[in-house]
Amino acid sequence: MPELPEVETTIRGIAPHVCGQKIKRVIVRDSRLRWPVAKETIEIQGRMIEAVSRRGKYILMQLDQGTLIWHLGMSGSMRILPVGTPPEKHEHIELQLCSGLALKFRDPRRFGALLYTDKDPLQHRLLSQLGPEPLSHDFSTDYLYAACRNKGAAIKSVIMNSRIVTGVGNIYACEALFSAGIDPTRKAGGISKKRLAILIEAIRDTLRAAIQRGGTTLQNFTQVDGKPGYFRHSLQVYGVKEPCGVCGTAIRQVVQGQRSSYYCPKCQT
DNA sequence: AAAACTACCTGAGTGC
DNA sequence: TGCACTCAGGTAGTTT
Repeated sequence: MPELPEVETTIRGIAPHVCGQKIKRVIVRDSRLRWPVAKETIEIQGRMIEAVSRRGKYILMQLDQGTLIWHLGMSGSMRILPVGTPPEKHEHIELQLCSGLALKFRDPRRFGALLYTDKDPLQHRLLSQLGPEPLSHDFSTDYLYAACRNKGAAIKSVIMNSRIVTGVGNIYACEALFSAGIDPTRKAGGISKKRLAILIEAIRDTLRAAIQRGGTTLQNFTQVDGKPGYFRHSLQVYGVKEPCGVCGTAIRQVVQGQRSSYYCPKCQT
């Protein structure tokens, strides 16, 4: 589920409730996430949550001492509910705050993660290799053009490569390539600088629009208040069974790198 | 070095 | 109803 817009939606939702709050109690109902939740990770009772931010798809929760690093994996979501609200199925972690509210982490597939570091979280080995943020100026035409040079890989796998640009997952890669009119299977190395500039703007526009609508809910994702993300209704190719809304050609589904790509064979070349 | 593939999980949906 | 099967938003780690 969660790509950059869903993670951004999540941090915007939790930040007002957790920033400035002291952690009263930590409950780990199931520590078997992508990596086992370490004991030191949950020994944070009494600490203050000072800030919540995002790097790629990682959520950084800065404490008065140390940082929690969360990842939502494929099926993770967070909610804010009163302490005492009965846990839902797959609700593995709960941070009870002094305000009487609790941050609840639910993740049916358990591909998510919760880590702790007392060093600079951006230097953590999981984050240090990440490419630029797609909404930042560092993700420029010159940068992407250089990254694509001499690459035989398909453009879709390039923009989904977190070392090249972080936060773009399967849905938004498909959607941005549709908006840019680029065939997802096209070799990255052969695409002109001009078209890459269009692709960068398409990625930014797609991500911004999705953030505005609270992300995309296919199955599990919810905003912090429990509502789904509404960008699903704006999807133009991902999972779309109907003909292309622009030209009427049937949307094609192909498998690239074990992932489904959806595209319009007429609009995308 | 880069590309291809595996593994980690649960649940929804499909076809018989 | 139920069983067997496929597929799903991510990504680290291994193999080719």
